[in-house]
Amino acid sequence: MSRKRFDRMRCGVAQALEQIGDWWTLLIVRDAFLGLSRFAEFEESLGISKNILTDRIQRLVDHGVLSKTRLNEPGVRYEYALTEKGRDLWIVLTAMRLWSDKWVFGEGKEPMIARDAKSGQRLKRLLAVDEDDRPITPRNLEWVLGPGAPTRAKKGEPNQ
Amino acid sequence: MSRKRFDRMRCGVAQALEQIGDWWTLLIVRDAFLGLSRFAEFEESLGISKNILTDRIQRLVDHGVLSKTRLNEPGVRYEYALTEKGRDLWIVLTAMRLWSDKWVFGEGKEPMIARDAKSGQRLKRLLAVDEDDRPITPRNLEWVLGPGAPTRAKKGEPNQ
DNA sequence: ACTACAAGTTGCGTAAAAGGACTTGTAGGC
DNA sequence: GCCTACAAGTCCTTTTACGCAACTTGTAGT
Repeated sequence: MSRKRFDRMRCGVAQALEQIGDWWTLLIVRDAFLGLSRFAEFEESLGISKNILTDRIQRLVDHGVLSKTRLNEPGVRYEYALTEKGRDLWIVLTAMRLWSDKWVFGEGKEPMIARDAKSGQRLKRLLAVDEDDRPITPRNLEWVLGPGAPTRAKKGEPNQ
Repeated sequence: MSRKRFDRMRCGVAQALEQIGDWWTLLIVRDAFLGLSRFAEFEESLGISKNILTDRIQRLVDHGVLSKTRLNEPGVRYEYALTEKGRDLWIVLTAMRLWSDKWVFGEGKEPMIARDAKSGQRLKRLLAVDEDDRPITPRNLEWVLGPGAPTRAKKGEPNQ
């Protein structure tokens, strides 16, 4: 039996996990954000097995999160870079970092902090806003079915 | 050789993955947000094996993401509820949903949408803001070492 | 004591991860 | 033309995790 996959679930969380939920995947994306771009760089940074790294990078390329480009250098070398889809994951990474800063490391013990390169102001949190950038209080937040919701839940199918 | 764990990496992303990065874990948290609270409810909703569900819930309780309370009902029944630490994960879940809405489902095909229960305004995005709630442009965002950064990277240790 | 049920636990077969050895493709030196 | 050096994988073996089904446990009601 293979591991259950989530790709049939009509839920954004499940779909995101399907594409970036594998054990090493988000760390590869994180390293790409930090400037790594070569197979050997990811390998050394993460201490990951080559076969696993091959598979995870392949999936990321297949899903359009990373791009693979041949370099004009001696030997066969490739550059892996974040696509726009991949760069859009910065919010997910940031949300996870802020959560860990608060609940794992604690205030004043953050290993990394994000800031505005121009003003130097530190990123403190992520604010939920509506179309006009007006903040939405988390307590008032509710989830409802959207336009792409399944018309009818069939028995035996995974829900959400 | 056990599966590599990330708990020694001084990186918020790695730490978050250590606590909520297992394959089913975030879906359990998602369901808890949707109101599920009992073992059998998670089991039926997710179609997950009992032993895996036992393990994942146990880890979440150990990490303080879920609480476990005995109910005063016939038989032995427990209620699992999100702690404050767990409720703080709504930003991570929301970030993943918004990413999937854009890159997997596409505009107008969102299976679920978040909105303000009072105003009815729809949650459109997560905005990075500084201490005074002033927005930070993602393009200007940079990551630098924080106060809890490792003093010196030792060779052979995982970095970040 | 017997029944009913939620909530696990145990055992077994299969899939995936870890680690290391080996292969491939290309450019540069000789 | 052949050898070397190197990045980037592939292949193989062992260990671990996952999925499934059967079994066990604890408690209250009858």
